[in-house]
Amino acid sequence: MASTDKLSPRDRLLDAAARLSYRDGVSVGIEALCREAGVSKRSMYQLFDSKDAMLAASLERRVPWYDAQLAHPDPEAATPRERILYVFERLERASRDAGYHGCPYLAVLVELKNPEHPASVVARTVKDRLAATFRAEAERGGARDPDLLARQLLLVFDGASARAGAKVEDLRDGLATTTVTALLDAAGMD
Amino acid sequence: MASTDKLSPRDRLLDAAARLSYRDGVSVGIEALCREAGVSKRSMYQLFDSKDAMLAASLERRVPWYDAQLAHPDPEAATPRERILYVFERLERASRDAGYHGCPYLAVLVELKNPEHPASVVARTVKDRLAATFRAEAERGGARDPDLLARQLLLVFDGASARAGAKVEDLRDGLATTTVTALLDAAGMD
DNA sequence: CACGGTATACACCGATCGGTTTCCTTTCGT
DNA sequence: ACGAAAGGAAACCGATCGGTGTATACCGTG
Repeated sequence: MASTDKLSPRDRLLDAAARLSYRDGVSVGIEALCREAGVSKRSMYQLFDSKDAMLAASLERRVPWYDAQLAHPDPEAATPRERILYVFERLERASRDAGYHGCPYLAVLVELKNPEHPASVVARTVKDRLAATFRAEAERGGARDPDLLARQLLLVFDGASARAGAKVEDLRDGLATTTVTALLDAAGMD
Repeated sequence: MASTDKLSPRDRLLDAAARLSYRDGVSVGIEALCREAGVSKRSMYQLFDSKDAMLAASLERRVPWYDAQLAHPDPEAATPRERILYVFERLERASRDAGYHGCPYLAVLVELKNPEHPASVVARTVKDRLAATFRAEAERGGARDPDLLARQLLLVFDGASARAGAKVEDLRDGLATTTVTALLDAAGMD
């Protein structure tokens, strides 16, 4: 059973929603979520307006952790190229985990075909922020077309995470970093 | 209403399943599928063992059309590089359609987190065959590492289709072909 | 005409969906 | 110690899920 101590019902619900919707998909039922969180359905509907709202909130809550996951541990000492490559090294590393099912934000965007869904909006902002980060690094690294390079990197990032999550591809040999290196070189980055 | 003439109930069901599961996701109900196909639920369960089996069959049925969609119109006259690029030109072209929601096979793999699901198996074989095609072209084109290049191309293919389908990226300016060109060049292809 | 196969319509099954409500216990401020 | 308020368990709502059972209509073939 999940730890039900020391966290508020709200946080337990958000954690359960993040975990179960990632493992089973966004179509997971409220009943299962509440059971997992150890919170009554009644309480959850006092904390959130709807299942959709809770799902969006659970995605939003993970953003800082997600960002930290992809951020280079020593940003000052690293070059832009190293900071970009670090993102893909983390992706490759995460994909080795047995419970890895791809980037949760991309998965939500694919599962909820509706881009207007509150959870889709959150997911898209996460993707847009990663693109902005890549673009800034590309600029600092002297890429010929920073915006183009950033968009290319996201193609690889989402392609790799989707394929690894679906168990169609295995990133353990460094496929993502190898591909990114080729693109960085082609873009004229330091 | 969908055309209910001239096609067998089986074909009407498979078409409806392909269309609705692509538009609304694999969680679309049987009731809706049968209504769209103009076939009774009873008949459907005489033609297919389960919803999962019908979904897998509907995916399989589209394979020849899907392959033809990505095949260069004049394979003899085209170079390996042209045949590869043609795939991504078609992808960019398809993504302009209002009803485009990404590659249906990748979507199924992401939505059905279970790789053992019959529909997932079909989807994976489609992906594997595309990888084999890329690999063959890469070999013919003199790429240094044909297998690596093929896997890189699929990263871009699936990343582009997922992002375009989720309306997070716009391929109209040729982002996919540009990226692929960079990878082909880096791989030393003719 | 009678036949067998195939189709339909439709009720029905238990389970679950998102969401609400009722009842009762626990907790807390005074 | 008392009363209000909050929270939990569970019944309940109508709808839908995947899947069946049943009875009836249509069909080409004998």
